[in-house]
Amino acid sequence: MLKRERQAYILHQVNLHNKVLSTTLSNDIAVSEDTIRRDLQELSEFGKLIKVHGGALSHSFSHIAQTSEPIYAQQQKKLIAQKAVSLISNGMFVLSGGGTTIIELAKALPPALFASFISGSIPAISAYMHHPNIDVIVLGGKLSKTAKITTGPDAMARIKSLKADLCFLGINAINLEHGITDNDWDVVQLKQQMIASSQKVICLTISEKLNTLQPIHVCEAAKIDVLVTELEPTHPLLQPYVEAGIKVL
Amino acid sequence: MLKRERQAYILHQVNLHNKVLSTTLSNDIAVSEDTIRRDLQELSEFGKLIKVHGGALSHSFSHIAQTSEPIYAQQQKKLIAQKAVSLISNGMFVLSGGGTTIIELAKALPPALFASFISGSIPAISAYMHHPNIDVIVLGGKLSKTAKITTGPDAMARIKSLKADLCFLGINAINLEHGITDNDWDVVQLKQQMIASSQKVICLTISEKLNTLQPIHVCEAAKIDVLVTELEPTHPLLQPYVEAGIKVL
DNA sequence: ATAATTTTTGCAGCTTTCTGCTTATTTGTA
DNA sequence: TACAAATAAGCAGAAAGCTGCAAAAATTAT
Repeated sequence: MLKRERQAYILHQVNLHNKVLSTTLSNDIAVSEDTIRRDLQELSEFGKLIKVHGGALSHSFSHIAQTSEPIYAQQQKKLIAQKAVSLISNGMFVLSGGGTTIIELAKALPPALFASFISGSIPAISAYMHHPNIDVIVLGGKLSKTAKITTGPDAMARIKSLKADLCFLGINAINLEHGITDNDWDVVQLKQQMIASSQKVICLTISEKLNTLQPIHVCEAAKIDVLVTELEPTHPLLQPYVEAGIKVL
Repeated sequence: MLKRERQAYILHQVNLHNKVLSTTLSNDIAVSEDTIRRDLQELSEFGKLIKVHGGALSHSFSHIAQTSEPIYAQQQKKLIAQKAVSLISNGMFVLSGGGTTIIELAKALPPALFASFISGSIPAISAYMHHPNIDVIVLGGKLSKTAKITTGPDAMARIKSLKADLCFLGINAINLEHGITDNDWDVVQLKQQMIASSQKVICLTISEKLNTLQPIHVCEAAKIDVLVTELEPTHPLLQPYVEAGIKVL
């Protein structure tokens, strides 16, 4: 295996898993750990990754999720993102909220996709920013530290002034009776306006959040056009939603 | 076998397998490795493939390997940030641009500082966001992929509508005759408005950029209130600026 | 057709790169 | 604090690369 080839493999692994161990790589590629270490050294000098004791971390990991908490249920979220991506076509105007599921969506966007994404979520914007062909429009306003998303009248007014093709929302709780509910007042205001300003609303959530409830009402279930979870669309948990006329992926 | 024919064969192999080894090709075509190497050299000069130690890789390989660059002269920038931090007091309203030096400033902010920071630079915002006591106000607009900063009339109008206590600018080039100059039209517009909307302008730069010139004019040197570099304020390079009435840290 | 000229090719000798190993040092953790 | 793992530095053998040169092949001119 050529050196560059090896480094490309390492980079691929880092971007995929957000972290790699020297020992694992050494076993995978069948070269000594010294070689791996030298590769990591070199890659980190070129800023392709962040070298740490024992291996390396993806750059996005430290920039986007500097808290370095592992993302909960990341595999499910990656799967959700994969499904959701298929809904986006070239030239679309897309509104997006924040949350870890949306980040996975951003990472899963195919490089060849041309589209415009509007968001106030700093982590989401950071992720969209790395895409080669996407136009990113940032919603201004005061940043909510907890949600890492811009809020306030500026953002609201901006969203109000446009009509997007799609709206992707990562949601915190959903059930058929109460619809989407959440726990952050500012974020709820935004989500409501986003829903109002989009042709089509797509909700992304892990199945764990199905049939749960949060204090603040966002919108009726009927407003949702598509629901994406990590489950098969035929899964029993999803049937009530299908029957309610929501398209399930 | 003719040279052209041979090179066509090599290209075919590269496109097919994404990689080729000099030794393999030499055996396949029955020419010396030197010849192969010369072919690869030539093909790589025409950008048809990427020559590496031991063979060559298809161009598709290197696309993966394009991410961020390492931060140049990070130690100097950390020092600059340390000095600059002392200018900020509790309760201040601070405008900031983007750039790696500003990021270092954001990281160097003391946790006990209470202040409001306004910026359109996504990396800077990401850094401010992690601070416990700082209010972050995000300038909305279309994101410039190269500068990673929001631009356009929205951001301009927002800045125009306020008067900040301080404005921190990471700058690309400065000299006494031409003042601050830069190379990105959109960014220059923003910087000019930021300068106009601040009581005090603080420029951060590594000494390497002193007495250099870029194509686009930002403002006169006289507009600068404080200049921060990694050098001692008594350093000869800085004396002309001191004499011009600029406070040097 | 033949000679002159240019290009291409292979080779020898020398330099550089790569990789695994050893040893000394640093780092993280129990 | 001490112990195990990880790292850095230096070294050596092997592989790959480079340079100049001369022979061979191809091209052009006469």
